[in-house]
Amino acid sequence: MELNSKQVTIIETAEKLFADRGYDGTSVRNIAEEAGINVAMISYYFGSKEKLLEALFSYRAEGTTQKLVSMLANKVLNPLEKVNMMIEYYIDKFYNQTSFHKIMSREQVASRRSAIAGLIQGFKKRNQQLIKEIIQEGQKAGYFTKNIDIPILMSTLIGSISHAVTTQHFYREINNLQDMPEDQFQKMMKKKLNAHFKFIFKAILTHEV
Amino acid sequence: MELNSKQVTIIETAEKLFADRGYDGTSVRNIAEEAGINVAMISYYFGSKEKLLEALFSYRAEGTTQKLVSMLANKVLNPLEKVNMMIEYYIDKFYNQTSFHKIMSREQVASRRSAIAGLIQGFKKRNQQLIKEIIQEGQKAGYFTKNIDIPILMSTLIGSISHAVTTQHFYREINNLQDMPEDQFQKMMKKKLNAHFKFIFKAILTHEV
Amino acid sequence: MELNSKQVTIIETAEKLFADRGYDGTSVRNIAEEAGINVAMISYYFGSKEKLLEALFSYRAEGTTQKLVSMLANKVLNPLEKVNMMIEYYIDKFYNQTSFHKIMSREQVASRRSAIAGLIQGFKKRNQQLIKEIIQEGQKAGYFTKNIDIPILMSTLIGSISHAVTTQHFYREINNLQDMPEDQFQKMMKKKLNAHFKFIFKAILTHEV
Amino acid sequence: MELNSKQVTIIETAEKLFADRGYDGTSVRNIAEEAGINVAMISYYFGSKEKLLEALFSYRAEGTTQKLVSMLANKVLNPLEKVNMMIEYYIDKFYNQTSFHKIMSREQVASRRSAIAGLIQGFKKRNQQLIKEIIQEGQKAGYFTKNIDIPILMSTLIGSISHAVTTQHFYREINNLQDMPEDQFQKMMKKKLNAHFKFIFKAILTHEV
DNA sequence: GATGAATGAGCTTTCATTCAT
DNA sequence: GATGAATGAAAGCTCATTCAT
Repeated sequence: MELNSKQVTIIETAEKLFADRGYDGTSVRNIAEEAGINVAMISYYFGSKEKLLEALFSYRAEGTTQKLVSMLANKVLNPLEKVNMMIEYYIDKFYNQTSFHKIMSREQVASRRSAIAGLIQGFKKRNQQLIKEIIQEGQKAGYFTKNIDIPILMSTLIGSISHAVTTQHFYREINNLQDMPEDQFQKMMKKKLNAHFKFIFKAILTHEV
Repeated sequence: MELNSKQVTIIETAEKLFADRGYDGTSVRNIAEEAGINVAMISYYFGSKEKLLEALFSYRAEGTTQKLVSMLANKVLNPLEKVNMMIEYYIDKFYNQTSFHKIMSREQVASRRSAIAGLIQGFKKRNQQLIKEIIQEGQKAGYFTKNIDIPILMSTLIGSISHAVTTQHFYREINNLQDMPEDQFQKMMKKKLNAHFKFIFKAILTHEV
Repeated sequence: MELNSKQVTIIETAEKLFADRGYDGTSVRNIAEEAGINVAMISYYFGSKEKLLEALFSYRAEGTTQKLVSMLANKVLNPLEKVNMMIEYYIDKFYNQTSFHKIMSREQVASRRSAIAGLIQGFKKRNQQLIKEIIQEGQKAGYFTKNIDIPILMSTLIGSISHAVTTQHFYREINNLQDMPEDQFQKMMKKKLNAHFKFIFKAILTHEV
Repeated sequence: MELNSKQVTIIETAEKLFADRGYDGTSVRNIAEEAGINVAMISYYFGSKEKLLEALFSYRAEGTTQKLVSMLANKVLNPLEKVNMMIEYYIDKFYNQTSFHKIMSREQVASRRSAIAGLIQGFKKRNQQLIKEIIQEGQKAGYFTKNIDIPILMSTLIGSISHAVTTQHFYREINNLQDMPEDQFQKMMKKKLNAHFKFIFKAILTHEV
C-alpha cells in the first residue's frame, strides 16, 4: 500500500494516541485534532477507524520480517552470535518503536478486532519460524542442547522486553532515576537488557554460564 | 470493603469483559446485560465505571501481598527454595486470575486513569520490596551472587508469564494443541514454565546451571 | 395539613435548595442528603416531589392572608397609615422569607406545574382583594385620588422588592458593601426601601410629595 | 459571533422553552424536537447546553447597550426627557423580548451557572452606569434632587416591569380581559406602564407630581 | 412507620461515519 | 480530491419513584 505524506501523518499521530490512551480510548476526533486534519479524512483515506489500525500495523510490520531474514542469512556468524544479534535487534526494535509495541501488546490480548488479531498472529508466526530455524541450525551443529521450547523462550524475550519498556517509569522511580535524561536512560537500559538476555539465552541454549 | 453477592457478580462480569474487550471497549450496558442486572446498579453500587475498575483491583489484589509475606516468612526454606516458591506462586496466580492480569497488564501501560495507575504501582512496589528482601537474604548468606538487578529480573518473570498466558491460544496453534482440554493444557504449561523459570533464576542468582 | 417535625425539616431544606438551584435543578437526593433523611421519605411523606413543593407553598402561605386581614381591620389607622403598614409588612416578609419568595417569583412564571400556578394565583388574588379594599376605603374617604390601577401598583411594590431582594449581592457590589454584616445590611435596605415605597405610594395615591 | 440560520432557530426555540419551563426543566431533546433538528446539533453548534444559554444571552444582549448609549448621547433632550425615553425603551424591550427577560430574571437568582451569572451582572452593571450618568447630568444641571439611590430606582423600574410582564395573564384575569387580542392588550399595558413610571420617576427625581 | 435496594426512563454528550458540495 | 455539516446510535450517569421488608 502506497501512503502519501498526509496518510503517514495520520498513522503516526494515531500510533502515539493509541499507545497512550488505547484504541478504544482514542476517538477519530482526537487523532484529527492532533494531526491537524479534518475528521472526515480518516474515513476518507482509510475507510474506518479499524482499517486505520490495520494500516498502522502494515506500516510498522513492513520490513521487520525481511530485516530478520537478511540478518539471519548471515554466513559468517555462528548460531550463538546470531541469537545474540537477534536479542540486540529486538531490544532496539522495542525501544525505537515503543508506541507501536505498546499497541501490539494490548491488541494481541483483545479477541475482538479479528482482522488485527490475524495480522499480529501471522506476523509473530513468521518471525518465530525464522528464529526456530537458527536454533535448530545450532542444535544440528551441536552448539545448542536439545529440548528447547522455542515459543516459551520467545515469550521470555518478548514478554520481558515489552514489560520492561512499558514500565520504564516504574524502573526509574524505584531506582530514583527520574531526572536522568531519556537518551542516557535508554542507553543504560539497552546495555543492561542485552547483557541480561544474552546471559539467559546462553544458559538455556548451551547450559553454560 | 464489604461486597454483597450482587456486587461480586458485577465485578466478576466486568473482569471478564474488561479482559476480553478492554476497559474502554466495554460499556456499562455490556456489563449489565452480561451480569443480568440493571444498568443503574453499577453506578448505584460503585459510583462510576472507573470506580468499578478500582473495586475490581481491590477485590483481586486483596490477600496477594499478605500471602507473599507469610510465604516468605518461612523459616525452614533456604533462599533458593523461597525463590522457587515465589515462581510457583506467580505462575499459579497468573493462571488462576488470567482475566485480571490481562487487565492489569493493559492498564499499567495506559497513563490516563491515574487512580488505577497509582493502585497498580503501589501494589507492584510493595511486592518487589518483599522479593528484594529474600534475594538480599540469599546474598548475605552467600547463596546468591552480587549485582542482581531485581526490577529487571522481576520484569523477566512477570513479563514472560504474562505474555505466555495472554498468548496461550498462539502456543496451542503453533504446537497443534488446539484440541487438548483446557485443564490438561494448563497443567502442562505450568510445569514447563516452572522448570523454565527455576532454571533461569538459578542461573542468574547462583551462576550455576 | 398537620406536619410532624421531620416533614418540617424536609420542607425547610427543600425551600433552601429550591431557592438556590431552582425546582428542576434540585433532586430529591439533594434534599434527602441535606436534610439527613432517606430518599424514600420524600415520596413517603409527600407523595412526590411536586407535592412537596405544594406542601411548601401551603406551609409558607398559611397565616399570611390572615395577618393581612387582621392588620387591615384596624380601626384606628387612616388609609395612608394602613398602606404604609402594608408596605412595611411586605418588605419584612420578603426579607424574612427570601428563599420562599425566590421560589415563588420563579414559579409564577413557569406555566408547567399547574397545581402550583393555581395556588400562587389564588393566593395573590386574595391578597390583592384586601389591598383593593383599603385603597377604595381611602378613595371613598377622599384621601386618595381616583383612577388607581391596583394591579400595576402592586406589581410595582412586589416586583421591585422581589427584584431588590434577589439581587442584593449586586447592590452590595455596586456600592462596595461586600463586607457589611448581613443584619446591618438588611436593616439599612429595609429602611431605604420603606422610605422609597412610602414616598412612591403617597405620590400616586395622594398626588402629594 | 456569527450565527447561521440554523443556530438562530435553535437559540430562539431554546429561548421559548427556557422561558416556559426553565433552563433545568428543558431538555436538549425538547429543544431539538421543537426546532426540528437532531439532538447532536446542539452540542455540535454550541458545545453544550450551558454554552447554548450563553449564546442566547450574547444574541439578545448584543445591541442593547449600544442602543442605550446612542440614545442617551442625544444632545437635544433634557435629562427628564432622556429618563422618559429610557423608561419607554425598557418597557418596549420587556414586551418585545418577554421570553428572554423571563429567563434572565430567573437566572440572575440562581447562583449556580456562574458563566451566566457573570454575563448578566456585567450587562446590568454597564447599563446602570449609563443611567447613572444621565441622572448625575440632571443633578448637575439642577433638574433633579440629590440623594437618589440609583440601584433602588432601577430595581423599581426593572423589577416592576418584569413582574408586570411575567404576570400578564393574572392582570387579564383580574380585570376580565381574557378575550382582548394580544396586541391590543399590549398596547394598553405599555401606555399604562409608561404613564405610571414616568409619574413615579418624575416624583422621585424632581419632587413634583 | 420507615427504609435500603432496586429500576425504567431520561439526561447530556460523544461517537464513527456519511453526505452534499 | 477534499471537507464542513450533519446524524443515528450509543456512551456514562442521574432521575423520581416503587417495593419488599
